Amino acid sequence: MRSHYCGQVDETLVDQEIELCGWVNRRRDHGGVIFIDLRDREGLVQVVFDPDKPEIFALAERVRNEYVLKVKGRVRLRDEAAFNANLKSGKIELLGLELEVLNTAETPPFQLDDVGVNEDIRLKYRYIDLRRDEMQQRMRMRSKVTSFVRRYMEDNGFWDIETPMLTKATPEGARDYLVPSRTHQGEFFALPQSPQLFKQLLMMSGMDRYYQIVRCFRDEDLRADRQPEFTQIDIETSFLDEAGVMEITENMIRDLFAHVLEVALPSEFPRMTYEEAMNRYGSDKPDLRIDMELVDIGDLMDNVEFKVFSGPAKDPKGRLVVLRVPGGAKLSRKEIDGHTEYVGRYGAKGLAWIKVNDVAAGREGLQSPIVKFLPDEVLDEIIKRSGTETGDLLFFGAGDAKMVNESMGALRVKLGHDLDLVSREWKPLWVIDFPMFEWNEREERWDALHHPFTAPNSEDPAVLEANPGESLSRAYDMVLNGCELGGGSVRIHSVDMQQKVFEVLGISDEEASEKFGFLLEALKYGCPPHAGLAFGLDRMVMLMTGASSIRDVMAFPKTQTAACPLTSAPSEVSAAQLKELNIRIRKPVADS
RNA sequence: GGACCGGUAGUUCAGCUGGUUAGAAUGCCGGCCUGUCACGCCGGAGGUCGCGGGUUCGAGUCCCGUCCGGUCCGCCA
Repeated sequence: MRSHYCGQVDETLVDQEIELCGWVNRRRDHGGVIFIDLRDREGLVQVVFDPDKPEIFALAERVRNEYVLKVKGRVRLRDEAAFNANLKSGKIELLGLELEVLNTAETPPFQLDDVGVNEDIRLKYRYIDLRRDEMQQRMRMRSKVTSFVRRYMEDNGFWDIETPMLTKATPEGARDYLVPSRTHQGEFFALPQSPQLFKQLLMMSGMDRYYQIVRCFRDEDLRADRQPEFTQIDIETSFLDEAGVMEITENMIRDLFAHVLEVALPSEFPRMTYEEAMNRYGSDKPDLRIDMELVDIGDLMDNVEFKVFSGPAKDPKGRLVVLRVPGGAKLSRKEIDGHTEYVGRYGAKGLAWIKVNDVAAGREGLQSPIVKFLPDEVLDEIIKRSGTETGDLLFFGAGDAKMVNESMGALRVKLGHDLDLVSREWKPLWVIDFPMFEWNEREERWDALHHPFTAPNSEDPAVLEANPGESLSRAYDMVLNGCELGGGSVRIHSVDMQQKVFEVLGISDEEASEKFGFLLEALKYGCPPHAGLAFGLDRMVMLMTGASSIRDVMAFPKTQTAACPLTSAPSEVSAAQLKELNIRIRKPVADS
């Protein structure tokens, strides 16, 4: 047991002799004195070596950055006035009496105080990168979060039960990571995309309240907030409905933020339907810190010649919205072009705009390539409806509703950040009343919006079948500052309903029984009504630490091509290993 | 699968319309300095300009390809 951490060295220890272990953060020598800043995960302490002990002094002189030391010394309070007023390493120092070099170190590949180091180098030398105070604090935060969650769950009667990592491939949903089976040649396990079905089975097993902090795997392309393996706080309960699950999990998040961040979240998270979220924010995870909304103006375009607007306005699948940008009239033409290009990524063909230089001057006060197409009364109504003031900029989104929502929703968030219109607060909400299904244009079939085990609003399978597109599900997402913290649902607990959902999704009886037969079977043997939720731990910690990438809250993340520069994984395996699995690697075939 | 940004000393970057010996800061090494903490001062070492090809009298710079890192779209039930 070490006697002290550097960060614990304080005034209560003055005149005592203590022992410290740590890394050399920096060695300085001035005149006849050597100063070594010793660093550990708790903090930093300056150790002073005077020349009156020549052997120790000589040893201290050879010490370099990142050497690992054990130091015995006497704690001293420094006389600030006599030395330097701005003592970065604190008012306490250690007079070094004994010094042992536990290990030497080569010059590190990057300076630990340099914040702008490229990520591939940080990842290759992750063990050094993680020594940086910033990374230590993030890992500390992550540990505090999981520790709090476990305590909360246990206090509320939840049991931590593990589920398999080697499990069955499920072709629906994300691409699976596959693991070949040696004992069943030609067959494969999949790593779980989530423990969804196992936790439902646990409810059928009478485990009632289950939780797990569990790794999940999805072989899809990476993003700043997406890694191929990530961690979920997975929760499932029997006999609770959506209200029950939402209450327990909302309380947990509120307590967590109060406890770990000393942040008071609202006493009740607002609830918003999916439809309202899409209409007002163009997103099912709206960032409520940004005070801008999409305003429908399609109904104003009946007699307008401008086809770009009138077309989508008349199309039942179309949408026409205006987005008011407070103070946006100061944007340059170049900046507007940049935003046009931005919405182009989402399929928008253009981005009409009006600069409002003087709202009282009517048409004369507007600057825009499109006002000539719009009659006075339409312009007036647009300005009135959007609450536009002098100095604002109006952006218009027109076209297919899905595209308008995605592009204008994304533009809203981008403008919020670009123009510093994001308030400094925490804005959680629940999004509810999701559609049960979403039409997949390309494959001409229904997809489950949440997952195929989510219960629909109606208890009657016939209602679901009659109108899949109108059916709502009993799913709920918790959203914080535009980030989906977690999502869940009441699950289907009737065989008939589960079979009907598979049917709507175009999964044949044969296929359903092959893939999910064990679930359908289990539903027959006394399945309680159950519901649950899963939080994305990494994203949660990312929000709580203010990190800009999920990688910064994981100790050993992957790069964007899903590789690990530290271990060089993935890598080829030996012929013997392949032979044992009866797997042969085909030579890559050139694309024709 | 696609769009965009980047790759130049250990690190972070500069390097203009192509033109002598590719620079700075920091780190590293050596010396000096009696209390420093981004210490200071003096000196030194350190570069296949990601890789391959092309254009050119001449390429870090232009063109093509490729690899790597990143952001995003598609994808992520």
